[in-house]
Amino acid sequence: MTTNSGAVSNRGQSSDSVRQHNLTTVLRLVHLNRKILRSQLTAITGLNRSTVSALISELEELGLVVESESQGSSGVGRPSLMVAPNEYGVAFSVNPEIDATTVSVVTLSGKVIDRRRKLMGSHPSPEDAIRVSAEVISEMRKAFRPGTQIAGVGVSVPGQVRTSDGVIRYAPQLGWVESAFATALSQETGLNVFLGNDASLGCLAEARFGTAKNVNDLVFLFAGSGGIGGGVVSNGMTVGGAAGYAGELGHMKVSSSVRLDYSGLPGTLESLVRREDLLDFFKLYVATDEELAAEIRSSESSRAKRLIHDQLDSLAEGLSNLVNIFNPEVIVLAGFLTSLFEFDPDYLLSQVKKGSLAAAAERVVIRNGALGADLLVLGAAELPFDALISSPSSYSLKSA
Amino acid sequence: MTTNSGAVSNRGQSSDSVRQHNLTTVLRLVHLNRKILRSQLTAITGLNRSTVSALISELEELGLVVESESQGSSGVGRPSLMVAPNEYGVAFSVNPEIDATTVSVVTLSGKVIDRRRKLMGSHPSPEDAIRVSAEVISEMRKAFRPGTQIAGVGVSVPGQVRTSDGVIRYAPQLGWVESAFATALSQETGLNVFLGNDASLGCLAEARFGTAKNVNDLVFLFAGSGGIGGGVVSNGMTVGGAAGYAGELGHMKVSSSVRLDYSGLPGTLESLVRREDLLDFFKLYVATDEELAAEIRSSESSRAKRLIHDQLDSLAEGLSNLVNIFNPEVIVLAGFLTSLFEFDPDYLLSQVKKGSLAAAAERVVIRNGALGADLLVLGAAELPFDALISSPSSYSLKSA
DNA sequence: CCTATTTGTTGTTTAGGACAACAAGTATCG
DNA sequence: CGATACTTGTTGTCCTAAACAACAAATAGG
Repeated sequence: MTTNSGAVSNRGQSSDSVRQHNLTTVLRLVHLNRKILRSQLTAITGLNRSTVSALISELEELGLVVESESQGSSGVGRPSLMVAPNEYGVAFSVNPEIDATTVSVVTLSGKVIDRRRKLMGSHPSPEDAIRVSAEVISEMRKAFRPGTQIAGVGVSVPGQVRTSDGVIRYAPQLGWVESAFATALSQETGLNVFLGNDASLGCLAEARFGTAKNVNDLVFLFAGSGGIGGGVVSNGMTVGGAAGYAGELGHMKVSSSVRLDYSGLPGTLESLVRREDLLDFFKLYVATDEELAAEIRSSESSRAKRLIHDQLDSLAEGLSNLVNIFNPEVIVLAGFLTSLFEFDPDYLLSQVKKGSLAAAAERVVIRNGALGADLLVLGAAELPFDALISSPSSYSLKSA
Repeated sequence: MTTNSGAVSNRGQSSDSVRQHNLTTVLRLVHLNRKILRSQLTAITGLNRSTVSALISELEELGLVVESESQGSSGVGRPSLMVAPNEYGVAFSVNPEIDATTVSVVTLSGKVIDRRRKLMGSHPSPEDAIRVSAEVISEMRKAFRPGTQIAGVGVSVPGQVRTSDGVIRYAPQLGWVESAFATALSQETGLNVFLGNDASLGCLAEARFGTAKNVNDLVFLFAGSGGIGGGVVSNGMTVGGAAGYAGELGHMKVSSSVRLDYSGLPGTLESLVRREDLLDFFKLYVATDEELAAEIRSSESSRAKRLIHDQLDSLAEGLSNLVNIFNPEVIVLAGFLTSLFEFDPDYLLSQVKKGSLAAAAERVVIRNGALGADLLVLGAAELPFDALISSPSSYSLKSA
């Protein structure tokens, strides 16, 4: 009885753009599903069998997908062919951290086939990170099988990134300010370079391959040592904002506390839900998330429980706000928030519902992320893959 | 260097859907601009002159647009024809309030050509409002010029609405709970009925016809006697959430205050920024927004100024959060918030920037809404118009 | 009045998806 | 085990709708 359409693009569609759209649609489905039957492609797209056949042929000629006979029969009738991304299509994923930079190679089919972590002196500059990344990428390229095609480089940045031109505006943890990272790394490598905020990319990854697959309205909250970041998917699209800075959910003020977060704002979610507080309490120093999780899981003392519940209360206040604002289908937690949630899932959910409107919260589900250590690696690789997928026939892939 | 694409639909496109898409695109442009030159349509859509010509012919035959010679020459060359929505295309707009229900007639060209306000005993039931609305609509239809085509009815509801089937879940001000409003009113009138939250529809209206025209990332905050509602446009699309309850920005907790809002939540924006507080202070009772605005504008006493600045501070806290979350291009204020803003625009903006991340806030602009009393009327009418525009050739218009 | 410019109109071409017919391969049933 | 039903891939044809090209119409400027 009711719809809620959005203003879409003003562009008209020529027959040429239809072809592009359909190639993109098929390639995206193959990429998202890692492998998919041709019959499923026709069912999902609504296109004719013969049309899907032609589209796949074109993608095959472009070297982007491969077909194989599906093993294990699937019922009556002629078995459908299996379509999968070409394993020769890859992207680099770069993850700068405070003491190291990790470079990974991800295939279009979502496999992480190489990963090298370079330790760096404390507080490396952007230039250091760019140089090291370029070196590692160059090494890795030499090891590629001939025929490998590179879509580009995706970089996950713990800070604010202007997505239009890949400039890092401010990365508090790293102490980086105003660095034209994408341009510089692109010059060094000769590859297309794309930047994104780490939490936003984590959100993207969980929405595409993780626990929120096929979810159209999703709030993602990610807490690492550098504070709390977030990401939002609405109507199936990432909420990016005017310049790409959207999703700074950790800096949402939820209380009158004067405690400051890492960006100097008082009473925010990030200032109240703190990994450090837990580490201090458990007398842990430089613990991994797993060690902290084990400590939380085995907490018995009432003081520990109270601390954890306090943190859950603050987390719930933030999530309640986000439920009222976004009416999400799923809330996904990552980083050390997963251990908090696991400590008392029912409590968190009930507190979230208590702080939000009944209608907005009635169907919401809270889940832990499913991608673990691959979260940012897969998320960053999606940036170059997205560019490739959105114009499969004209995107210029680089050879090894 | 960087893009941020979103996962879009999985549907493929047949040549038939291309035609539909292009008809929709042209009709939407005509509707949004109220009138537009054919040459502009070709420029904006990127379609060929002859294609645009054919599309307009089809829309003209459907009775949705009219062409006329443009008066006032626009330069060298043959003058382009002016395309405008057919004035015979209309929609009803229904606005239930606590003491009255207003029904309006809006043309596809955005003119409000009739408006009738029916006073009702206090606390009318949904059934009362449905009956009265149906009666007024029936009267109005009798006065229509022959040939009038009705797209449907749009209803703005001060509460939470499940958009999928037009059920009012909870409207605190009216005291309505779980009413299948759309179905019932549709049965009474024989027209397609669409429901939306009032603030969300106000957002839609300002984004399409008001101060935020052509803005793709926008936060809208609307305060009436029943509290604070909101709406968000991201990537040019309304943020609706999983069931349509998104945008409850007034119920965002920003402080540890225990003051409750109209939905019983403590420390929320709505509980701190209150029209009633100002009315009390100025000893005004049942004042219109204009009277309150005049009082605020002429405030001289330091006590009054402090009160107003306190309200601005609270408002800024909420807006700061929204800036961090959405990185909007524009923030639009409506209802009595306009008077608060006008009292000290620079102060509000500076406080918002103080409470948010520099990058996210650097380009944000705060503006008052431009549509005044027509806000909800135009917004609600967009619901049936959207349905019509999204399938121009198959939508079943009803005659008078 | 003539030319340059822009736009609307009409007839033709073309790209690409739909459709139909047939072949290929699997499961089920007698 | 063979016949039948069913589903899918392939190939050739059809058809829709957008692009294109050529021309006519209407304006401004010299």
